[in-house]
Amino acid sequence: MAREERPLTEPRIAAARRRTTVAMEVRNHLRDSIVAGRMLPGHPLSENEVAARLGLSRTPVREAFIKLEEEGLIAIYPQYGSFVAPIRVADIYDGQFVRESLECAALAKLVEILQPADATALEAAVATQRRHLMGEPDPFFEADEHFHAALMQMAGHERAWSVVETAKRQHDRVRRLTVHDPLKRRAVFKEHSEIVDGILRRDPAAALDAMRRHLRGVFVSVEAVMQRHPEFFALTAESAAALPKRPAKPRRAVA
Amino acid sequence: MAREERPLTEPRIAAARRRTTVAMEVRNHLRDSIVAGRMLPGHPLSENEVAARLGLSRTPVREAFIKLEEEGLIAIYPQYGSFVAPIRVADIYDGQFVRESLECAALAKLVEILQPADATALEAAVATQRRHLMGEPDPFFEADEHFHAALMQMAGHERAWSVVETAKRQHDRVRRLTVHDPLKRRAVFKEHSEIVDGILRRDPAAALDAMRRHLRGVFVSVEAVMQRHPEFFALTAESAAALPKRPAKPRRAVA
DNA sequence: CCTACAACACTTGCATGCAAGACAAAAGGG
DNA sequence: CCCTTTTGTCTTGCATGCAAGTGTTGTAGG
Repeated sequence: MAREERPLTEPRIAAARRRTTVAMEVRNHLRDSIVAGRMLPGHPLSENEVAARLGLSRTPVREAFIKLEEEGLIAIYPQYGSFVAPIRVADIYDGQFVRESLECAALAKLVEILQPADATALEAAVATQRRHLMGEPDPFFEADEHFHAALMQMAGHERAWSVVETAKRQHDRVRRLTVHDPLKRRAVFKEHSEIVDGILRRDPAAALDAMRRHLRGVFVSVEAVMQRHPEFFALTAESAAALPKRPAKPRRAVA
Repeated sequence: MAREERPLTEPRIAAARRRTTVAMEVRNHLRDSIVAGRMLPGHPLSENEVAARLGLSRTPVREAFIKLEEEGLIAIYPQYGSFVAPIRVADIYDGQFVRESLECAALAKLVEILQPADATALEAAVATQRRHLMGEPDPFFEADEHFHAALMQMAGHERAWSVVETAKRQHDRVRRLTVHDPLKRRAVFKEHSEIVDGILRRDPAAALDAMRRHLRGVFVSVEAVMQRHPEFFALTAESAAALPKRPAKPRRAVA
């Protein structure tokens, strides 16, 4: 009887856990290539070509394209072609607005509800970053990312981090267009320290000020790149930028 | 010479304008059905079934499913089935956080940069809502939506509205699960009026206070529904909710 | 009666094929 | 020499078929 009511309490979901699908791998691979700057804005992409290169069918590649288009990383023109999306200036500015609004709001909340365990975790995070001030830059920026995500999670809005992630994605693209300045790390680290200081001292004004300076500091370097490489950016919505592909192999001989 | 530099100033994009694709239509159709509450959380969905019902192939339906999964409206379990997604409590709370943070930040900015033309537009928007206090509810809520979007646009962050849209989507689902209370419209209208009042008087504190009360007012009705219909909600991340489909037609005869 | 095992009917993931559309290049007319 | 027309090749959108995997059902065994 009770058996009939709940034949399997929860095991029915047993193997329903989402295993990593090929389309998802392609998506992550392409996203990494685009955000890391290995494929520049305007670069032509073809479902056929990518599928052939990866030894796959068009289907999973196509699904990855569709998802990446929603992320604003690829532009698909129906019967013409797909291209690495240009970076829209409006996305940069609005992304900054979203990020600053959310991270500052979370920070203000965190100062009020901070738990002792989280306090020690924050200090540990700062220590980790200090260890990576020298050496390879990637581990430091990974810790940077993790630090901001942790702040959001400690504020009790873990799922809001994905919103910040998409908002800052175009910023990341811009950042990767520049060469890495070793001094940058020290500046970022100093600002992070000040944020944590403000939190631990329960001083919301100081923490918020530090956070705002931090985020805007990141933003000015973005603006610098925009001036140096205007070719990668689009001002209007449906960009007028770059789809000059199709060299189109000559039909006969050029002769 | 100048011709060679820009062979076709922009016309190359001529017909590349995205025409509405079938997959997109399916997506909008299904999203409307889910958000409007015509398909309740846990309802089983099958690519085959939907495709057959709409007289289409599986491909466009599948693409719509994938997009809707990203929106958090559908849950896909790889070799088992797809279902209308349960409403995650965390999404409700975090969505509220995102919405309140962004709309309040935009409002604060708008008070400072308000243009005369926008001021008259805001008054017109309020007047429109007043006209729809009676009669069908849909036109009013459409004006409601448009009002909030206009605030974001006037603040100079038009593209940030889409972020709010996704954040509030789960709220909309919950709202549609309730019967419409005629008094609700008057309360919403009053709060909108107070927001506009605060803006026009250049009183950020008053405007922000009204906005916060407004958004939280929407939120309490959400919490009421959660208590009345707990079966549609999921507390944990990878829900334990409802995938008991598969009556599975008996192999022979039941005899 | 309860439990363990095997077949089944269904699902989604991926591969493949065809058709409509769009631009680029070459050919034809002024 | 410049402009219009035709041809060609590529693209994405959609249809279809096969394979792998899952929970359920029915049956056999204790």
